[in-house]
Amino acid sequence: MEDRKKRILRAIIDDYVLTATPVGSRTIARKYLSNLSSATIRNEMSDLEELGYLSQPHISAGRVPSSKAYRLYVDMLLEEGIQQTAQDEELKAAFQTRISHLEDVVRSAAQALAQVTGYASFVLMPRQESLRIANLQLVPVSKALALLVIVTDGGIIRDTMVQVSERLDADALYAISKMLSEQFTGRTLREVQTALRQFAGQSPGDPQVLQGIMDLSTQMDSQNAVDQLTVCGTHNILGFPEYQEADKARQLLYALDNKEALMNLVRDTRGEELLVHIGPENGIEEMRGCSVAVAEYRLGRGQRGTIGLIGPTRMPYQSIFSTLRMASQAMNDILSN
Amino acid sequence: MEDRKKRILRAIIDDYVLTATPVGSRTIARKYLSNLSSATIRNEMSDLEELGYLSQPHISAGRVPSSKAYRLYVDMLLEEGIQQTAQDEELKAAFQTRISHLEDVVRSAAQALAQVTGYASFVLMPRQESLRIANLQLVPVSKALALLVIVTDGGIIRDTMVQVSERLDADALYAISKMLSEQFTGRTLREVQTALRQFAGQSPGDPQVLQGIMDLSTQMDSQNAVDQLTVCGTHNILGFPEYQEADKARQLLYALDNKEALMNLVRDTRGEELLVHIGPENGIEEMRGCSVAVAEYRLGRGQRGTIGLIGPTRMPYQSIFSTLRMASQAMNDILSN
DNA sequence: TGTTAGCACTCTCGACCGTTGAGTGCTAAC
DNA sequence: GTTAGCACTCAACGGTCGAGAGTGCTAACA
Repeated sequence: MEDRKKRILRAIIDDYVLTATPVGSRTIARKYLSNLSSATIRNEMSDLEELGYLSQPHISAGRVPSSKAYRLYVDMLLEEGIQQTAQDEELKAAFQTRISHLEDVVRSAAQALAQVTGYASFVLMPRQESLRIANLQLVPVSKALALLVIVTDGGIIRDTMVQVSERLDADALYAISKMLSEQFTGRTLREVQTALRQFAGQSPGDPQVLQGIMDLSTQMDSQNAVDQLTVCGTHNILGFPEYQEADKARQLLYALDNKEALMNLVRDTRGEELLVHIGPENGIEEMRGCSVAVAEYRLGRGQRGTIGLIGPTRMPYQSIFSTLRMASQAMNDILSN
Repeated sequence: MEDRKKRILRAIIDDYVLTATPVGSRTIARKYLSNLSSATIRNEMSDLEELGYLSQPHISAGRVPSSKAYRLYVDMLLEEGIQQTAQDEELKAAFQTRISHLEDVVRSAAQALAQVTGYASFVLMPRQESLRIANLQLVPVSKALALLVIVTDGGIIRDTMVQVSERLDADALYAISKMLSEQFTGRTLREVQTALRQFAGQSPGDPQVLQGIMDLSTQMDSQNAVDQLTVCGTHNILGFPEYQEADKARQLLYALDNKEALMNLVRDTRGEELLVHIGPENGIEEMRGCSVAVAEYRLGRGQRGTIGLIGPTRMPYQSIFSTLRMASQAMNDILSN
């Protein structure tokens, strides 16, 4: 495609992102490319429409960029490299957290991201399969219940209630904990599941405790995996002109509650530092009008999670990218300690 | 007020709850009180308007009940006693949870409530001050970090990261845990704060651990108290005709995010089993169009939390009440074990 | 004296215009 | 290849109008 067409397309997208209304040739001629007349731009726009980059809501309206146009635009941006725009101090400040659970750090990052950008945001915890058990301890809760706390090497903590024999007092539980820790340290949660089957045969501990661990490790990859995705700032969606109708907004909000679908979408970044699913590319029917930007963060020993933003296709991708990159880097820094 | 006026008012409210449109005299005459003519009802409605129970959006429209009317209506209902309507099996089923954290039980109750009723729901955990420590344990996480787990007598579990001296190994931490548990068992979290000051003087443990406990117990009554309130099903709001404008809905959703305000509202039930804040009574500006129904649940040893529903003033109070009471009872049953 | 039928009146709502303005496509001139 | 000009299209806005729902008032009725 000729350079001029690209420049015009870019101007159209920039303007549409700003105004959310169809862009006319005169607007482009006046505000963006004053060396060209509106007639020339009209001709080019007509071409661009034929190429599938633009469409008109009705015959005498301005043009609206298509997903294909955004895709080109985003690819252009990424090729040029992400420019570090002067970044909000606000966001940086939000990352100066006091020590706390890894989960809390990650969640508050997402919250900050949503607040600063005005879009909806999400974080996905590092994949659980790769997590290795660092420590494991039973804390007595009541006569027949204990809390099984599993610390993984990334500092991620999971816990669950397990039923224990009433005979076991605190010291006995500690002894069991110690033994289990020795047994399982360094193994992944998935390995533990299989290991436990053999282990259960020798039965040196309370069988109910073993069952509990088994339950937990099964839980951790499937059902509970849902907890691994946190979505924030969904209310921001109601502020966008494209979601003024309550019905449409509701559909989207419910779709964002469907963690499984969203998780599949944002789980991996295909090896990229940054990935954008534009419009229908995201594959979720209710989100066909939305783009999803996904960035990766790292957690020391090769564990990776993702963090990102969700907004209407009409997003200021440039600044979104730089914000996301900043966020991802800040998280890497914090979490490497 | 005469009985007939009450009956008419009740019919108006019933109809308005159903249709969300102003109710005319003819509708009432036909659908509810066919022994009276519309003219008679018109006269009564005129009186009711003068008494402040009804209002007209414009001169030739039907009537809409005022907050005062709902208040009368609700008081009448409560006086008559809450009727156990045939209750959704769905809700009951949702309460058959497997053993898990108390927090999870309570939260999933709220979720079920929101889903079954189609309104927004909330739960508030039992007040923290009254909770007594049952056990307390440090779980090593990394060289200089440990997870402090506090189990309270209601089975509520709180944890926080604390910094510990690198010298301390797992056994040492367990020893400290044991000692701290002995020291603090049976005390309330608030007492612990003051006790710790003295205790710190004798310093038999790691001072950083003590600081951690102190931090946690302070945290637990103030800042973190916000976590004690969970709100679910807020998206349902977008389905109500009174919140079709995205702007209005957004305002309300943000107001519901403001946990402090909401918490103050739902924290106590003034000794009642069931309490309703109708419209402006709730005192939150953005929620002037909403009613908040609050029910109490108990947790064994005198600890009380609340659970409730939030919806437009125009709510089917009768069924709301019976659902809420059922939920509260189900929770009492589960949590007493 | 309370209830009701009837009637004039009010007001919203939706349909049905013109008018306006933004924007287009096409043509012809530069 | 670019641009000016012109005819054309269409959404949006505003005004008018009739239908329908609902009221208040009055007078008749039981």
